[in-house]
Amino acid sequence: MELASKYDPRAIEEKWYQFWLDKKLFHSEPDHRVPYTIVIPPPNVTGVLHMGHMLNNTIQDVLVRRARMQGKNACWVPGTDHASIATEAKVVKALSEQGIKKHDLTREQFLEHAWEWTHKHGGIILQQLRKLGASCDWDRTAFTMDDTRSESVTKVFVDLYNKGLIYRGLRMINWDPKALTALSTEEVEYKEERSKLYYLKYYLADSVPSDLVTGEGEIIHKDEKGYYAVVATTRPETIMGDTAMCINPKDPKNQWLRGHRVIVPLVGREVPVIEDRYVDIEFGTGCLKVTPAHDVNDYNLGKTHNLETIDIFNADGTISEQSPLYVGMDRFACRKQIAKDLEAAGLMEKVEDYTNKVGYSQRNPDTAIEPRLSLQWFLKMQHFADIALPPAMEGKIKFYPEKYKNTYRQWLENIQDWCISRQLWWGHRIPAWYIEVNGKEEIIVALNEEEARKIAKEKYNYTGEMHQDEDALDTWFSSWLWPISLFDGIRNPGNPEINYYYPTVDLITAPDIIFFWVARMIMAGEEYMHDVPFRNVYFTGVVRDKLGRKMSKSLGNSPDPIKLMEEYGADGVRMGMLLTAPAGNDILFDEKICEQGRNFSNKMWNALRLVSGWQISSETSSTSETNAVAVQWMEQRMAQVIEEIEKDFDQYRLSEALMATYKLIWDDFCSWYLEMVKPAYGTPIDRETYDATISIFSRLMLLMHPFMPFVTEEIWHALQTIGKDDEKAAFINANFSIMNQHMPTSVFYDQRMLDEFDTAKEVIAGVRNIRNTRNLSPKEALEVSFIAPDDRYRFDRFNGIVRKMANVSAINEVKEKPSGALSFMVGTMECFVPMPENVNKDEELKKLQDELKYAEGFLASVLKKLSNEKFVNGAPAAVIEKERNKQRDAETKIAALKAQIASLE
RNA sequence: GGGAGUAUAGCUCAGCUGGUUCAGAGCGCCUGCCUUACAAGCAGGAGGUCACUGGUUCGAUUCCUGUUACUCCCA
Repeated sequence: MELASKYDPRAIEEKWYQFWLDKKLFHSEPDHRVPYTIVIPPPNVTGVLHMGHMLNNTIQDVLVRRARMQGKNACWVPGTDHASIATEAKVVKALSEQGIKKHDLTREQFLEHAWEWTHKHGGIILQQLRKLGASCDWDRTAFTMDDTRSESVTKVFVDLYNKGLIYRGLRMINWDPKALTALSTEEVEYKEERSKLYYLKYYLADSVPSDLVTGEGEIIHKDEKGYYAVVATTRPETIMGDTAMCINPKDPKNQWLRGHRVIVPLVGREVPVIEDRYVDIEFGTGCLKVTPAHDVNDYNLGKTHNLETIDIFNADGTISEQSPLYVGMDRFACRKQIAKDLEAAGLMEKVEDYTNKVGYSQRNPDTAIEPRLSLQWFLKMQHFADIALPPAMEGKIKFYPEKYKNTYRQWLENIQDWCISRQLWWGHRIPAWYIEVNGKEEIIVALNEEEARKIAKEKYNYTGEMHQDEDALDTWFSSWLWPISLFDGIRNPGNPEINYYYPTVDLITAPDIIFFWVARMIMAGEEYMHDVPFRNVYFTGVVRDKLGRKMSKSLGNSPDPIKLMEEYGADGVRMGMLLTAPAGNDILFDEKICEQGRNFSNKMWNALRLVSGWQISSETSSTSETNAVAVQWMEQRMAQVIEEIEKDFDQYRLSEALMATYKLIWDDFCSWYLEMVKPAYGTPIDRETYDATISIFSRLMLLMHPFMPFVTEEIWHALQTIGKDDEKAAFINANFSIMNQHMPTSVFYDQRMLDEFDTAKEVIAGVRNIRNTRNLSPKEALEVSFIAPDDRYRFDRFNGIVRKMANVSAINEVKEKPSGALSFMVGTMECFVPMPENVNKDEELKKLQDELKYAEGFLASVLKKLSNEKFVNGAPAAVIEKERNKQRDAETKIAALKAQIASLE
């Protein structure tokens, strides 16, 4: 079989993915095995794969594949999210390009368009996940708006309403004037902005007594037009909604305003001066304009002080008919205009530059949120916070990295009710119907209209008209049920699937949705399953570019993962991602890292080329001592590294586990082991070593498989059928896949042997180094001798390997330094090779003297410690013993170096 | 304003429970090699006052205090 010298992933990756699909190797059904479940964080149905998905899903695939190979029943459930607000925006935009306005359509017509859009663009991302090798159980693919999930959402809504946990109320909410919908507090992102602070004059409406006495600290404003108060505001356009001015009763500056009335500038409305401790005395002038319709805090003041509420904005952020001025103007245009007009009217005291935080819609990042008084549906969150906090605090759920435990707790301890209604059509429609009974509106919440009618009849003896609530639910109100609804655990509690797969084991997600999703899933899990939805939450970092900037469309700094995979292979990109991705840390992604992955695929590929080109000796049992030792050592080394890998996985240190596997294959297997056993050109290898090599190589592929599924499957298959061309087809037909082989586990290993090999390695390195620095040909065999002061640095059993790897003709133990030799030290062992003809003695001397100087310095520091009485009395015996050993070793070394220097001089 | 995190080689990061598994890895860089698997490679090498300050300790990159810088979350 001829193999190309370069590994080409393209055809190979496609071939194996199809193979896995054909053999249904990703599919899971409940059985007797231990379940290992992961539910995918459902990507937006109309989205495309970006680097964040790439990272996230690679990690999930690594964990799932590993679990599967550990003999667990691994089930990774894929699916997509309907992304209410984002998808509706896309559909509205597409329609408007055809000249169709949303509200020219009926709800049904609009939804037809939306479904059409979903079917057309939906699922692209799931196809893209296949490219990266995701071993999802595609038969289980779900959508947050399919029947099972939709019915689950409705059922939960009805249930929570009946439990009194969902209510409808008039509240100050966050309004997105572009999407024309309410948002939850979590969907508002605050951005710091440079703006202005406007100081406005509010003249007193009533007269001030002529005997007004100035109290201490009092600040009185007066001009030719009379007395006035100064109010600082960042939003002068909202004065049209002012219904009071407020001062702090403890503010000495403004005592004189008590009990008076002031005139809202330009508007001319007379409003009272109220007093409330809420007002910040230090901010501005200590006078606060109160606009109950357009600010949460003002709204609360309004409630306390019984103020009128004037809503001066339309839903789209233009000025409403309620306002006496500027009707129809956009809020920001209005701000500019009113500033001019105030100035012109002499009602502006001054304007200052000011930095403040402005809330923006997460989904429409260019749209400032407007606080708006509105009738919406809410979920009472205190109950859910109470049930969701303990599992995380008590460790029933573990967060990686752990710091997110704090973040989580902080959010739950300051929880606010969740506004779950959205003024959108794309989503789950709120299952509430309205009827009018005795001139009063009544709400009926039911699974469907038929049920609603039944309730109306029973409860109110009502059989007339009823209309359903127009609003849809927040998308997260369906996502929070995901780990349950995927197994139909809401509609059919206790069914065999939910019993088997729930709780899931690991959740892999980005930290920015810890509140939106993670916390709420825990709430739903506790409420409906009385158990956590997952045991571990692994938070990935944010993928940034190499300059540390977030990847974004507008910056154009995000590579297309599909293109990357075409260039480097999915395996290469997966490895690149994982290498740069320690848990929870942001990833500074540089395309170049994928090269390392590609190169590594090539490395393994070439190891296969080497092995598959070997001729096998027909003699039986012809293995050499050297090869036997090499095999033994490699087995020990594997066992040791597997132990490390297992520890890394236990702690979710995936990049460490990958790096350990990478080095095991590249350094230990390719650079050391294969070089040890590689037969001379044209000579065959013995059967035993050959078989051992195939076995080791195969197991290495198993270890690497979760990280790089394609190339390892290819090589593993090749290894099982090398030289058996006739068996190949049968082998493939027989469903044999690396995917369901058993992952090697750690076994006892011989540490002593590993240590001895490290010594041998140092001897080899020493010889190579001398060759390199003295320009000796690697082809010329050298003779090595050594003086061993004790047995710690013995490496006898590796003599053959040292000979082969360093091209050494003989290794002799001697009692005294041979004359005319160059030397190097391995620990306290002195090694010698014959001095070449024209060596530069001065250089040699300098090297030795440098080494001596370092050793003497080291000895001095050790002696200093040992002569410190406090150390000798205070430190544990083992530590002191170690220091004594250091002292002895250093002394031995110094003596040897001195002798070497003497012999050179 | 409140909270959390980070600071170790040119870059990206390990370093778990204080002491030769304590100064590490990968990439990059430098030197020499197209040595019959691999130049997407091989063999070597150089690079760090472990941010700064004080403390605890016989001993601090590691624990504690403070400072500075950056990042994130919440209001």
